[in-house]
Amino acid sequence: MILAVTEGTPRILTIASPADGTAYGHNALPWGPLDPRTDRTLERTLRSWVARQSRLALGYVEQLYTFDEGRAGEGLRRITVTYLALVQEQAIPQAGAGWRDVYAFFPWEDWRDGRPGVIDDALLPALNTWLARLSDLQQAEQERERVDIHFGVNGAPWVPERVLERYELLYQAGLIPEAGAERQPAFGRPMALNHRRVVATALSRLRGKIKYRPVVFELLPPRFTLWQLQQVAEALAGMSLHKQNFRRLVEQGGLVASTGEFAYDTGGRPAQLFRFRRRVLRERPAPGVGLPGGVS
Amino acid sequence: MILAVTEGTPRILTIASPADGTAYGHNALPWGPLDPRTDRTLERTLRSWVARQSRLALGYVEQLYTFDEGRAGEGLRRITVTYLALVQEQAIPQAGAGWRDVYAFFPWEDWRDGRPGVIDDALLPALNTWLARLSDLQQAEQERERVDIHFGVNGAPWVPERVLERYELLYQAGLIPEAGAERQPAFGRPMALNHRRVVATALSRLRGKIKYRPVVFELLPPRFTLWQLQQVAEALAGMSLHKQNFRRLVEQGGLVASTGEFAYDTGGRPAQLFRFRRRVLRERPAPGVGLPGGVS
DNA sequence: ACCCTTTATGCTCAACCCTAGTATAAGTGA
DNA sequence: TCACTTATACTAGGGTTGAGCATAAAGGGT
Repeated sequence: MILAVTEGTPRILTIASPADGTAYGHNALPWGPLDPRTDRTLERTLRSWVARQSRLALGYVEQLYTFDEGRAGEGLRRITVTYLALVQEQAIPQAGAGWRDVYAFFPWEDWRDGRPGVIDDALLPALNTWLARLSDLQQAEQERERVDIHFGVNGAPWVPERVLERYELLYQAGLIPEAGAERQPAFGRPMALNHRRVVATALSRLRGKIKYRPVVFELLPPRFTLWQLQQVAEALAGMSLHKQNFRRLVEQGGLVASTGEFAYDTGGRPAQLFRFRRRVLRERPAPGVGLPGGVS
Repeated sequence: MILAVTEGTPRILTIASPADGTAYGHNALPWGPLDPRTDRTLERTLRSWVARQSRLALGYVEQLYTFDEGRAGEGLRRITVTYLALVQEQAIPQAGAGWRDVYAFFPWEDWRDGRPGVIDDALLPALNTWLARLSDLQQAEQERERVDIHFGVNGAPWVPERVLERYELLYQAGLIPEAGAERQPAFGRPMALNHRRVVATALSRLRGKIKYRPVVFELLPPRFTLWQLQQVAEALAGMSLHKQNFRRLVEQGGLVASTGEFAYDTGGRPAQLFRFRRRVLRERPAPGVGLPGGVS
């Protein structure tokens, strides 16, 4: 999965999916078979494969999860290894390929404008119906607890990084079109195969990682304003942050250094341009951008 | 990799390694080929495989990293998918199998009795020699920075969870017997193939996860004293913690609840027996055991 | 020139949390 | 009984965070 954040919108690179048995026209993540003749490591193979397909040079790359796709002939299995790459958005010449808003696939994950309405209007009612239909009462109680924990019900807080847990819950509840459910906007745009699950995994990882690793900077140009930085952080975290405090955390945390230059196209007072202070890596144990309590 | 913590010692299950081309008699992690006839998911296959081999019923299981082992015939590759499982130690009937102290493989990672001597006596001198021999000066500077950051040199703090980064650095510097280096006690006991790298990956993950997920409890019996809990946390983190503060964090964090029972075999005042408060999962966003600043 | 709007940035106060202790409780064995 | 060990309670001080107020510096309209 290749992710970029442009003007506050997190976008992933998708390709047109061929018929995959379940539906037609779903978005798909770029993928392909491994060519055993190429490089020695999986990651190198990935990089050269992407370079050939899309002319994108991947910077940050991280392995996500490996799936077993089942038997593939005599004593063999087909395995899918998934990766996350962070880039800066860039035109893709390939037909059918394009950048799509991540939150189109997960409408309930974007809390930047407050709690999304779909949660109370569609997801929770549907989950409750599912719970009510479970015949095994003990299992129903366990599943109710999962719903509470992951969807922040009954006093539980909403935890942004539980993206995958929420997706799996919806999947198990039979609410996800990829699992055969009827397609409804509230449950997000479907993707080919298990690709939406891969995106959920990536988002979970990223939301966790952002707090202790300076990954956001991979998504920004070398020089940026603090507001740009904050917008990227907010886009990934899916929540709004207190501007002055964000600034303080990032500046006092030594994550950025001023370049002395200014951006005048802000619409108000010009903003200083900053750069990532690479040295922070050796100064602080877990240099991430703070994600303090959200703000509506 | 199967991990248990017994009386403050973190131990992994190892089996005797057959000749693997590099050496004989190295420890190996339990592993085996996937049988395509078995279960649908990798994790299930893993569980049933372990159950058959060692009669251990795995509780917590987490996928780690997937390695590409290279070509395996016409258009195929051999892939290794690695897992971490947490259990409670238990006798293993199998010949050649046994539990081994993790820190025998990574002597530099155990800071519970203060900074390990091997770091200054052996690792840093060897790393410096390696740096001095690099001909590309710019690369040498970069590598020096990596050493600083990961080994806590020149004002950088020691960050426990960078286990993998440290191992890779030592590996690249040619100091690891698995890479052909001469075997020296300071660089830890070697393992078969790339198994030590797998252990390093697991330890990194675990040290990171312990702070925001209540994974420690998987390694403890249902009832435990706070001191037992602290010892497990210290064993994984590789550092000593302030007893009173640890107690406060864990108790006030709602991670445990008293059972009303006491353990009288402490050697002093009897200790209350606690149990894990599962409900904390829905109360707090990131319920891990706090790892405040270390204590010598 | 002046005012209004917009965004950037500086600063402060109070609540909270963690660190590093001291102090006390309740067992054991000599 | 005392000396010792471990468990547990409590606290003063420093640092961090949350939330908001205040000021700076641009553009546009009059």
